[in-house]
Amino acid sequence: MSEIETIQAYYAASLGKDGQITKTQQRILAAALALFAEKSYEEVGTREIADRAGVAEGTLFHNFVNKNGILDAIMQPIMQNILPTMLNTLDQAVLDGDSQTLDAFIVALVTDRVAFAERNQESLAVILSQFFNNEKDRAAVMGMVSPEILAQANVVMDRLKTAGELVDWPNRMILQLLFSTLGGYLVEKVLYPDLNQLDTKQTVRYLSDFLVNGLSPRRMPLHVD
Amino acid sequence: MSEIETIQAYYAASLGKDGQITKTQQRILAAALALFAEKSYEEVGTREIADRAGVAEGTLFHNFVNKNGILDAIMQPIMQNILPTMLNTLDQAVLDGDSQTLDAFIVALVTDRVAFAERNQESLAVILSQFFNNEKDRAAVMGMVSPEILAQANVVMDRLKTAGELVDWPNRMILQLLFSTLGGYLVEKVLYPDLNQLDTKQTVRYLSDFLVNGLSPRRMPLHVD
Amino acid sequence: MSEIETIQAYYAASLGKDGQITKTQQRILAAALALFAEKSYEEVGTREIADRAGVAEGTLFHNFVNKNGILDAIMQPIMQNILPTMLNTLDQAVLDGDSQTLDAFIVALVTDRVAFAERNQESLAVILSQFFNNEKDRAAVMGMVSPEILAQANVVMDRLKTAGELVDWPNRMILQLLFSTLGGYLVEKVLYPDLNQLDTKQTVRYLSDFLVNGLSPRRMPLHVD
Amino acid sequence: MSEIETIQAYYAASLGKDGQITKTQQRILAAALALFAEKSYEEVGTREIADRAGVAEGTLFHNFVNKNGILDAIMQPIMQNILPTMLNTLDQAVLDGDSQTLDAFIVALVTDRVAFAERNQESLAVILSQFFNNEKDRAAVMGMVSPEILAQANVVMDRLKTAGELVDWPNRMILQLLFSTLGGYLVEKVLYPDLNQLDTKQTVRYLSDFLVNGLSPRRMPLHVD
DNA sequence: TATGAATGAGATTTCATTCAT
DNA sequence: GATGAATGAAATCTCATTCAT
Repeated sequence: MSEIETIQAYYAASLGKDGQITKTQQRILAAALALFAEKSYEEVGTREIADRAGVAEGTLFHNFVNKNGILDAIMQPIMQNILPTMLNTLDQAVLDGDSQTLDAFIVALVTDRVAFAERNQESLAVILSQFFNNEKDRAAVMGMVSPEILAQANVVMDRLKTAGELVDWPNRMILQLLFSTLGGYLVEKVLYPDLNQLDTKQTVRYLSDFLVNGLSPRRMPLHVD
Repeated sequence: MSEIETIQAYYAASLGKDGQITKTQQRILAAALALFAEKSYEEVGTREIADRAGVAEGTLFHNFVNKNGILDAIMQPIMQNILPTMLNTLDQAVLDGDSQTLDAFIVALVTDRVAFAERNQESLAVILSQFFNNEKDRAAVMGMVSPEILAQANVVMDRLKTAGELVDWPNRMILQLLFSTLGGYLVEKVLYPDLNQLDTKQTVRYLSDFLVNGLSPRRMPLHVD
Repeated sequence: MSEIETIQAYYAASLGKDGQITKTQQRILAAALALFAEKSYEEVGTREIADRAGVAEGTLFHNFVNKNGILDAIMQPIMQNILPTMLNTLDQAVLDGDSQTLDAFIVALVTDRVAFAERNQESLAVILSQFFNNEKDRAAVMGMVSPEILAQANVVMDRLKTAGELVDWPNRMILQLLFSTLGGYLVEKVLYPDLNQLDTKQTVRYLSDFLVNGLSPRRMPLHVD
Repeated sequence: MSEIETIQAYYAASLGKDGQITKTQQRILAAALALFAEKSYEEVGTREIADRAGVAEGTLFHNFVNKNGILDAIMQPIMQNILPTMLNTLDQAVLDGDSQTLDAFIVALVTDRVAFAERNQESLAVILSQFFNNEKDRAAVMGMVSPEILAQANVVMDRLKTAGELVDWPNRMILQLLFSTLGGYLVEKVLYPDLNQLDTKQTVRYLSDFLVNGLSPRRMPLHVD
């Protein structure tokens, strides 16, 4: 699992010699993740985390610099995965395959991200919550979108446009629509996991279909006055 | 203005004799709104609100039951507007006009909601933040979607489907896609007001076009294996 | 009393409108001073201070930024008095009088500082303790010796040397000896107030006599091999 | 070496079989001494000591009963040396030599103590700091002045007075002036080792000269009204 | 009505010390 | 003997709320 590797890389300082997350750290992170997802970061106390993790309060601070350090340890690995992977997929789909079609690209993207969301519901709930709460975390999330990645994304979109596969709108708008559609799915998944009656395959089909049709070049533009 | 009426209804007890919001209350609400939008409810202290409003801390508690009461006074009016209006629009667009087309409906909806978002950026930022942070506020938002409104929405969508104007997907999925697209716009608008380079008219055009194309009935379905 | 004025000037921010230290602040400072003098800053808890002052713990932080802010409020006024006053005395004694003698100067200086120590035993105990404990407070004390004051002191000493009233040693050494003699008195006074059997007048006489004889120009130098 | 013997006596239990201080103990003491001199006992944590010493935190407690035990191990040897030696010197100077002069006595005393201070700067800084901070350590230091030693000192001073070599003041005052002058030197040496521009020989000369002149019998007393 | 000093429960964090390995 | 993860008591500080003026 790439996420676990990422955590290891990021928190090497506080990990055991062999580069493993310790049992205690796992228990703390698991307890905190569950609580942060249930309530919110601010509403969860360190005492509560320690209790749920079955360790002493001091142990939290032996293993993480801060209460905030625990939050970071939960968010960082996901944040370092979500966007890079997204754009990687995008890259692969277009460069590798013979079929340089919007179809292929979008299906690949949606499939991947939907699977990702399903695997990481709790962490994503925490990240979502922080994203909307805190200018700094928001900046951190946006900071993941490095200029290189953006440039890469632009290249891909420009190619698809040239190939007549993508509607000729500003790239930023296209990205926004892409994110919106995936994000909307994510939000429902994360906040109301129980409501979800459609299976994954079907969901991927709808989202992809919606995006492909929404972003294909137009035969005749809509008129708004 | 429905907002003012709502606040009045909610805080009738503490309003001036003439049933108006007092100057002091206005200053407190304005200060709190600005601060809650900048940071988050939890990160803003009552001291800070009082300072920004230019009143004493105690004055907050003469005018509102609670710190939470201030938040409520900010959220309530918007929450009682946003969804009802949305569905109203939907209703009007379809029932009133001769042109019972997806075009007409979506353009009307998008135009209205985009204008609404532009007028209420700060309040929406607060609501967004609370929505993702606080189970109860989330429930409150979702509670606005009363069964009747949902039923109404379903009627509209079914009609459009029958008229061959709307793709034949589950209504919940269609609603999700609608919300996603509008919500994505909202999020960008609200969190990154400075980034926005497209003017409103153009934005409405793109969003509408995207939705119409994405939700029109298919000639040939996309194949996913 | 110039000390009280100084406190007011320095802590104007946290004082009442009329520039007075409030009753509460007085009680907190008195309690803290007594405790810091008894034990040491580190060994005294905020709970303890609050209890002794008869206020709630939170009240401390309502009136002072910090636990350290309380310490500052105790130390600063003394620190802003002790050295300036010392050198002022020195200045007046030499410049004003006709008798520009070492006698006059030293008697004035010793008299003044001994009286000062007697009035401010507790505060001086706290400052002494901090001076030896903490690089920063030490720097703060030394920071009081502004270049101008030092220059002034040098002028005075040079004049006395020229007048054949002062031994021709490096000024720094002379200052050190002056401080040592006064400081030694201070330490005994502050740490063992009960031991003191000599009255103030007598003490001034001994210290002055010792200094005058020790710092008068030599007839025949001592030989050390 | 009397210091090592003292540590051995005090920590006999935790010493190696051969009664020697172990390498580990040396490293811990060295690290702690440096840190206590830099900051203060209270401000230095056991973690910090362990880090600087290059051992585990637990190791501290295998070698010393306490954090306080480390401090004791640093202070005890000096404390058992400083006063006894001082008074020993005093004794020798007067009893042994033919020249029972104040000169001889003071030069011997100053020379010895200045050399001592130069050798033990760091430890003395720690002791100074503790002396002013901690009632118990202060008592311990003063406890070193046993009645016998005091009696001995009084004998010496009385002899010098009888010989017309020492001013006829109360012995306690004379002792205080002696301590002040040496202490003032010590403080400067210990707190501002870098400021010191005079060499040791010169310093001894000044201090001795100052003391001899200050404490010689007067021809005509100073008049203070 | 408005004030702002006072409150005290509760939050996070530190740190000397223990103990299983 | 050495380790270092775990401990938990205690310390400092925050903050919504109350209440006398």
